[in-house]
Amino acid sequence: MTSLSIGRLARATDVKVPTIRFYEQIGLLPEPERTQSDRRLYGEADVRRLAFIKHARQLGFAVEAIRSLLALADDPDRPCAEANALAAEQLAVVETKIERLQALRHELRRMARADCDGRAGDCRVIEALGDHSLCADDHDRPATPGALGAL
Amino acid sequence: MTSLSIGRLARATDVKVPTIRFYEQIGLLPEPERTQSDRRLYGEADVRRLAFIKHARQLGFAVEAIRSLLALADDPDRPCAEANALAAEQLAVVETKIERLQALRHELRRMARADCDGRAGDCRVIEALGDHSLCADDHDRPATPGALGAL
DNA sequence: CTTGATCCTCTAGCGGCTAGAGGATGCAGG
DNA sequence: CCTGCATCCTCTAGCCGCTAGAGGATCAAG
Repeated sequence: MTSLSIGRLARATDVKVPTIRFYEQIGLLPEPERTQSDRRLYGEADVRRLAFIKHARQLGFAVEAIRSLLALADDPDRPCAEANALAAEQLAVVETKIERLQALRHELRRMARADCDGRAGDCRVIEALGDHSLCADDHDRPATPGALGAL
Repeated sequence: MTSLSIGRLARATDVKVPTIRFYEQIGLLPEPERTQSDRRLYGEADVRRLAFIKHARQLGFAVEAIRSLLALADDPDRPCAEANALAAEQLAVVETKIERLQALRHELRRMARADCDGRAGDCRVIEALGDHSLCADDHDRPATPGALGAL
């Protein structure tokens, strides 16, 4: 059975060493065995689990959601409805963000197109920022709290 | 000349009171006058400045970028090339995020479509998370650091 | 035996707020 | 004038998901 140092696990999964320790600290990864000199030792299962976590993070799942997904993955007899719900929820989050960003893109494009080259006093960009009424888009609508936040 | 309490300014601009104090603390808003009993007093210029900040934040500009934009807005004789550059940069950031989110959406849709209803052991969602090779999308490409982070 | 890479723990910082403690005012109704 | 509640003040700590650095121990190669 193979066993990996934390550095090797990091390279194997493309996750940084401090991040691995962080995941252990918050309980996403189990506490691994240790060598006599207290160094962490990982096995194949850890590689799989960390890859799972990494992939879920890339898809934008919050750590708490990943915790739930891991619990499901750990216990194959539990019903997977929860997993479907989490995926659907995450999909909705992503779709909301896309819409929102598209509105911002539209607005930024209008600003960037102006591309004035004189004094700041006449700058369209600055003017557009100062005068919201110049905006066509409703990017000031309530939106989900945090829609502007993390992915 | 009108003068507003922090609460009124908050209502006028739809920015929360603690956020206004925060903006003052980090130097986006100037320290306002105070009443005898140490309460902040704002004027029209503050309303405009805060609206500017709010709008820029809605468009996803980082605080540091807003600082630069405000400096430009404060000094109309400076050339506005910097403002154009910041807008273009922000547009690029937003476009990158949109692309990335679209890839995630694609992947999440595939996952959600599976919509299995049995045991977690057979769950497509969990399976998809565990086995990255099932992914068509290249959402694991390097990407800008922080592309997954704040808007 | 030395060098340099890797590992350990611990604490602090990032951005952009948000929440809460603990207290001082201000303002309206009775 | 008093009560009561809204608003204000400062200050500190927390959120998320890491990331960076101090200060030291250990390992593997030459």
